[in-house]
Amino acid sequence: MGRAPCCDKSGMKKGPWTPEEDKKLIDYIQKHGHGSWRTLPKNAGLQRCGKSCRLRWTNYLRPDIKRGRFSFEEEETIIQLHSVLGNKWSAIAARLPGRTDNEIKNYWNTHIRKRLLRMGIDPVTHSRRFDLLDLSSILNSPLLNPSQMNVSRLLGIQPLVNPELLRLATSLLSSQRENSNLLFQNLQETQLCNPRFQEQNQFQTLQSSQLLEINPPCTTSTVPCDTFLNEAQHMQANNVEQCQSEHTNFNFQGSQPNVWHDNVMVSNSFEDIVTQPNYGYYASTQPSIDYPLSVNSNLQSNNNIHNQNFSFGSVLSTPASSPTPLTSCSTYISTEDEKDSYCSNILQFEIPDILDMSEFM
DNA sequence: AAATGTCACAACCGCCGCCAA
DNA sequence: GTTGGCGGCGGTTGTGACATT
Repeated sequence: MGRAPCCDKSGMKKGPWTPEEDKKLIDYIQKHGHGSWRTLPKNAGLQRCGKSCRLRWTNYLRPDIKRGRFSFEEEETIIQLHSVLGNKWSAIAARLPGRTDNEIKNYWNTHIRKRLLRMGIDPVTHSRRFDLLDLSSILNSPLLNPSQMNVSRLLGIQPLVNPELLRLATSLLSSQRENSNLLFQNLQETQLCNPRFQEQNQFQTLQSSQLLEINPPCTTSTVPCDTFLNEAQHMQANNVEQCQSEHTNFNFQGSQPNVWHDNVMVSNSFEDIVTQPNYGYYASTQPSIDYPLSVNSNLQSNNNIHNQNFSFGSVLSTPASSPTPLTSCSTYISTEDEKDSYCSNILQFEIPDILDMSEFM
């Protein structure tokens, strides 16, 4: 038995679409609508399977498709939605205007999934999985092999894996999942990426009892800065302090200044840090990232206040043809490692005032 | 500079579920 | 209840760009 194929495959062209084919498909759909995909190729003069036409249209040619890299907000939304909806890419795509399910699926598999795995987070369950941790990378960390350190590592370009921070990340993830029902309601009732939504979500998460098991950030396992603070950092100390002063939300900076120095990232030009007033946590630390952390939601909402246009798309890489200079305060990320590293850093920051962390110390 | 490896992404395939006829 | 059409999904492949050796 079995089903008949959606079309007669004989004589059907496969592979990449040519501009001419695209034009035919666009012209036809603009004039007639897609109607029946089965009959569309013939009517449009295309030697393609109807399904192929549908995929080409829905995943690439549709006029409302947003091209380019995913923004910070989009990436966070994907992670949050995935924690609630699972692999329902179409449902996730429906909440991300301009993005297709295929695009989101690809992005998940090639970026987010890998990063979660590196963090020891099961991308399926969004729960912590120590067996997923890349222990070798931790063991090879400069923290345990000071002789391997170089300036860039000292400056935080490489991740300084902090198990406690990892715990924080995964705990928050888990708590977020526990609140998934509530979150789902929020997703339906609010616009994603709405700062109000994120602040609410953050509050819900922070109410989780799981927070109680979180050690105070930057207190136990973070290597004292003086151990690593090198000459370069000393030279830049004044600038760092200036930058710090511009980021009043860095709640722990007062008590843990060394941590700040430990994780300072010097971008292409250190003056980037000084001249970039708006990126809060991102400024002067590893650039932007992402993760389904409500802590991060808070980061984002704060960040949004200053820069609504902050976009991963323009940030993750700067193509040679891009006119955008690397002038922002290290909001540019070029590698996944940097993103990981940033994650570990943001977790050291921004514990909301509503939490009296002294209770946990 | 060339060969090789890696990565990201578009596209395909096969299956399944839904729905209308 | 059956059948066919379509959309959605997970898994996979092909290919070009880029990085590394």
